[in-house]
Amino acid sequence: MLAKAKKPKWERKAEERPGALLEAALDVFTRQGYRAARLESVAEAAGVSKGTIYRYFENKEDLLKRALQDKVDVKIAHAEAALQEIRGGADVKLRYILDRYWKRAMEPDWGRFHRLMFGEIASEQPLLFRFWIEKGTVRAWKLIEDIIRAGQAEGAFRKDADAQGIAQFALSGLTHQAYLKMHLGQRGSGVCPPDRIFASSFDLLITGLKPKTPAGKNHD
Amino acid sequence: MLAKAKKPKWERKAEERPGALLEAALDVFTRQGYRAARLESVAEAAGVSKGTIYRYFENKEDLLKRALQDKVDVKIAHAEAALQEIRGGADVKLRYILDRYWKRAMEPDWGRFHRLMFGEIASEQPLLFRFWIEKGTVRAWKLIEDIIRAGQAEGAFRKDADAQGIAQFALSGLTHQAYLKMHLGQRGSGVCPPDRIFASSFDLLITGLKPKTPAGKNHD
Amino acid sequence: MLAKAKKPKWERKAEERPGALLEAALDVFTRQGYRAARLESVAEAAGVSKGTIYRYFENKEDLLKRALQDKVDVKIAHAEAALQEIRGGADVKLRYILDRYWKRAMEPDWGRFHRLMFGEIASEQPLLFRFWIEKGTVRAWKLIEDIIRAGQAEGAFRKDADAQGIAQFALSGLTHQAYLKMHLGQRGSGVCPPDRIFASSFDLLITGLKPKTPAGKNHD
Amino acid sequence: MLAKAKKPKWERKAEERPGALLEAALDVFTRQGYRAARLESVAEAAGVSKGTIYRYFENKEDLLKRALQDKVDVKIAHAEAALQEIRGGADVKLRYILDRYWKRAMEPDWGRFHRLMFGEIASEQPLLFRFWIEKGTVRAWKLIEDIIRAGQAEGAFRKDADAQGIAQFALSGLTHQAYLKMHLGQRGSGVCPPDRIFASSFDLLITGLKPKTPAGKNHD
DNA sequence: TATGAATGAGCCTTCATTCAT
DNA sequence: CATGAATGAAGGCTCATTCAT
Repeated sequence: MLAKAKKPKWERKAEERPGALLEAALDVFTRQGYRAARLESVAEAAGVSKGTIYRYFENKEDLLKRALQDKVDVKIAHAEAALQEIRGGADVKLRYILDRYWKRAMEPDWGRFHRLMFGEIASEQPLLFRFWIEKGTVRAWKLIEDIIRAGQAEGAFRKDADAQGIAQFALSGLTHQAYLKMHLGQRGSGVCPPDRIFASSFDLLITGLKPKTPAGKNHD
Repeated sequence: MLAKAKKPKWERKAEERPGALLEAALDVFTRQGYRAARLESVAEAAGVSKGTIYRYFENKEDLLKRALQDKVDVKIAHAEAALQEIRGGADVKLRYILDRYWKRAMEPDWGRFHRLMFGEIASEQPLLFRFWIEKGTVRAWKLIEDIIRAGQAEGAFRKDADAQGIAQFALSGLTHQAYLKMHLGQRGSGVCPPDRIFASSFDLLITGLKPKTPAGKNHD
Repeated sequence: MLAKAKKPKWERKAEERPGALLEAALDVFTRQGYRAARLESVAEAAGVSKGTIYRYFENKEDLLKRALQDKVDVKIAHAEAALQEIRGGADVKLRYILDRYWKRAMEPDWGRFHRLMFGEIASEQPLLFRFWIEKGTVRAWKLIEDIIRAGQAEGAFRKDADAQGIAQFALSGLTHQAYLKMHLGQRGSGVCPPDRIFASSFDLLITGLKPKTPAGKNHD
Repeated sequence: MLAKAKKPKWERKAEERPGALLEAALDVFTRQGYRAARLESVAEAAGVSKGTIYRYFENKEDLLKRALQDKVDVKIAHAEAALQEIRGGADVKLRYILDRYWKRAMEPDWGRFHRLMFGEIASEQPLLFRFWIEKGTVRAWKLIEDIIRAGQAEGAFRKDADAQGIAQFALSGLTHQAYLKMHLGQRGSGVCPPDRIFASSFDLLITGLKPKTPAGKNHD
């Protein structure tokens, strides 16, 4: 008990260093691309020297994997945490969760991360890519799907809608739009501003999910 | 007769070389990524030696640019050609065009091409990327948008829908789903099969666009 | 006799081609340097294609050798021809021949030729270089030396002067000065203009060669 | 004790590397020519591997420039240092300084250095070449010129001699002769041995500079 | 343990040379 | 015989990785 508290400085350091490296690596890789990025840039960004990387990671690929793993874990944890807090009807929940996603997707680092994942990791680290999709994306789909299902159960949404397909389609629509925004900026001719994209997407979704003839209300 | 069958060390095919190289380059670049691809692989794929590339292209970057340009031109030409042939109401047109897009997007080379574009070209050749988006993607959006507008004019679609926003959202939804399919395959747990994705996406779109109280039917 | 006159065109061409190539090669090599020059440049300058060079020359080195050999032969022939035409005393002859040399050395192609010889040929083709020196330079020295000796015999130059050493030194002085002029131009600060260099060089030479106590004048 | 004598794969000599590389580069470049020299040869000569060069120099050209700059600086510094130590009349000074120059010029590395400068640098690095000429050659000319002028002021040399022109001519004569010696060796037929060249050159110079009628002595 | 000098495999590019046409 | 497309060895440069300090 006593001995445990007496952690030498360098040991703590050794624990912390990988964190800084992981962060730096992710930042550099997402900005410059995995292959294009030099390990020296990562070291510099982390404030350590090139050689130090090899104390904590086997090689460049290992650094990539661990950095992504780390990020994926964090992202998923965050998402999970924020999930069940919402109260309200299915449409309220849906708006809340999609709005949240859209806002996050508008941040620059989100776009860079996705570019890395879809561009290089998808082909060079397929297992990792799939892991990320399954732990992150698929889970998000599921979430939306569940909300839709709940809505159907409530009678707020029409029962013949394919909850799963629609959830996936809708989230993909937002994801890809966000992705394009990063590369094109707002100005591109013929490109909707973010707010309108979200508004019309959500409008389509809600309208498309509404019961055709709102049973109860029709009679009254 | 027997002796005549001598095999030349190489053949003189100045006319076909550039095209073959362009094709080989695109194939190799989309499969391996631009940076990761060695020029020697391209040469090999085209059945020539490394040096030959430099007779027709200035350098690796030039080869990339021209290969993409070429592809983009071809794609756009194809799309343009097939556009106006469709007859029928807005909903028929919409189904036809989206179905076409979806089928194309299910082909493996489409996915690889997109991965290259969104992964490396977007960051390393931004001008080329934007050109592609503007000539290809934005034009496709426009097409969908116009069909929706026509449907609104006909009374087939509700007038308060944001044609532009919905068009972009919908096409992005399909694009991104197709993209994921390439990497995940059909089997992934929790992943809808292609047909269902398309069906439910189209269903959402049509349902979401329908007039709230279909004028004629209301009276009956 | 009849048959000989009927020389087909291509046969004449074949004879002429090497001449044009030789000239082009020398021009290109002297301008760009032997190693830096591409054979394609030579071909282009000669108005033929790359492959044609190999019909007449074994390889790049052979082309260089033959082009130089050719040039050396021509230069020497020219020099020899113009040598014995001069009449007059030793000092007149000396002025004539050095003036001639200086004027030639001021022409740009002379400088380029020397740069090639002293820069690359001297180390890469030592035998050829030596041949050139012996056939050209040494012969020129000899010529000056002989004129000085003649002057000594006439009593115009002092007898204790080392005719050979002085001849070589003097010609080298002019050669090197000409060489520098090519690279520095006239403007360089602290650099004498060509005319003054020649005038003062010749002045030094003549003055330095004059008998210490000019016989006739001694008596006065 | 025995086990300790382990030979490391390489040694860490950050301080000495640049200097050693500079030296090796100059040696290799002057021997093989700049373009002909492979960077690997330079590395080998310096006892390091190819890649190490790039830690200290940007590229081949940078290495060349810095090696030359370095050499020029050293040469000029040496020359400057040894200048003003000489005492005596103008003729003594002149002999001293020319003798010194001649001896230096007889050393093999001097010749190789000049071949590089005049052969390749003059055309490929004109600015550097001009810098060298101005800092080195022109300054040396000036020195000789000043000595001649001093001699003229003292009455040791005739006043109507063109000090500048003669200084340049004389130094060029020695320079070029030294240059030829390197390539021809002593043996060449019709080529004066070094000592005689210097002796006769100096003799011509002194004799050519002496006052025509040594004023004082004439009257007595 | 951290550093960064040193290594060397790898890849783009050039160009002398060959050879199908 | 002339052409110029094709070859492939060579060399400059980069950077992941190793290792002396």
